[in-house]
Amino acid sequence: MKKYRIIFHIDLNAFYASCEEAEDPRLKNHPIGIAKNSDRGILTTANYAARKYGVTSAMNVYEAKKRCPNIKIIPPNFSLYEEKSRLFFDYLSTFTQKLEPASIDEGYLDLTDDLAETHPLDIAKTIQKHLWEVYHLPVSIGIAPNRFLAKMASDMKKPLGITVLRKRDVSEKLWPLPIESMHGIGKKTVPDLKLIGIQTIGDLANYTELKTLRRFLGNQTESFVNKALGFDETPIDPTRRDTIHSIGNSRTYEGFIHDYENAFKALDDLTQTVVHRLHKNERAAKTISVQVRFHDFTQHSKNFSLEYHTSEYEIIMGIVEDLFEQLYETKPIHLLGVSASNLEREEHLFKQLTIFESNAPMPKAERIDKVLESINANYPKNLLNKGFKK
DNA sequence: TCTGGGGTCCTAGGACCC
DNA sequence: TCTGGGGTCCTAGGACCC
Repeated sequence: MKKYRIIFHIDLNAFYASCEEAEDPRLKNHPIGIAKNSDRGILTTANYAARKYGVTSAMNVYEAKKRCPNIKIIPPNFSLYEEKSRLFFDYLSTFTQKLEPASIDEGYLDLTDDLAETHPLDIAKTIQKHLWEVYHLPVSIGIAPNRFLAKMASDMKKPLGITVLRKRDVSEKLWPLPIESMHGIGKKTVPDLKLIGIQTIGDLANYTELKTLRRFLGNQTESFVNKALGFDETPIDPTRRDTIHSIGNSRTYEGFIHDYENAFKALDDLTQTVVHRLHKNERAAKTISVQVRFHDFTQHSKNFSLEYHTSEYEIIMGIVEDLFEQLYETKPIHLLGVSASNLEREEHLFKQLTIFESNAPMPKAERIDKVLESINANYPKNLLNKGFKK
């Protein structure tokens, strides 16, 4: 007989707002929203006192204030949230090593081999009680035989809910849910699915025209249908989030940027932040990309891959400037972004660059020369044949 | 409701190599 | 002379999540 896995999905409710409440309990009964700017932009989170008024996360501040005039807007305190998040995961790791952080405020646990004689529901109660009493953090917990069902289950009762979703509950508890509540189906795909008569997760599970579905869901069609049917074999992988794939920095400019010079200054700021964070994470990048959004919301990006990994500001800024020149149009700019990807640990970088001559690290100036040389060697090759001129 | 900023993953075409 | 098929990397864009 096949043994069912026991997967928990644990979600910190209204996390940023809950952190603020934990620090200052007086906030608990007062509606609060977390937003960088107190009169524009969007809320990253609202506490439950604010949600009573119809305020939600991702709502813009103006609308939130309209619905809830006495809402208090608090600027985010990321180091506080990171600290609380660390406590959360440290505590969870005392139950199993099969713990996969999914983001700053949620994680999956595979407790199949760690339960002994204890009932899963009792473990969930213990976890929820401890996090609430010791750290003042409310969590919702989903318990299921796989990660998709656990994720959907933790969403069913908030805040401070515990929901068990077994295979045999799927048709009754999962299938009636609207298709937009399915994890992985977003607002672009929903209209497509509704067009072919799929309104609920059950409709997707029982849809037989896989060819039609493939037009909208591509290679992920089978995976989505299986999930809707309640099947998901994806393992809980503690190392999934260990490797960083990209480090970026972007900003929207409320008053818009109107000329090249100011855009250049802004890009320089963004690039310095990216370089700083590359250094902090001891990473070097091979690919640099620049993203521009104009006032009409048209958006373009360009990227360039080096022959060697680098984290040198001079090189990265040089590439950023080249890429931006190709993207620049005489239209007001609403957003600029710089991102570094194709990352490698810095220690590997030294190995690569010193492999030719000696084991001693190459002096900085020489390293820069080396990489610039490689740009000159492959810049025209990649870009000239697309009609670009350096 | 006119829309942050951090990311991940996917797709599709093209270059290039074997 | 014309032409297969697989694999990998690069590039631009897009969908989605928190």
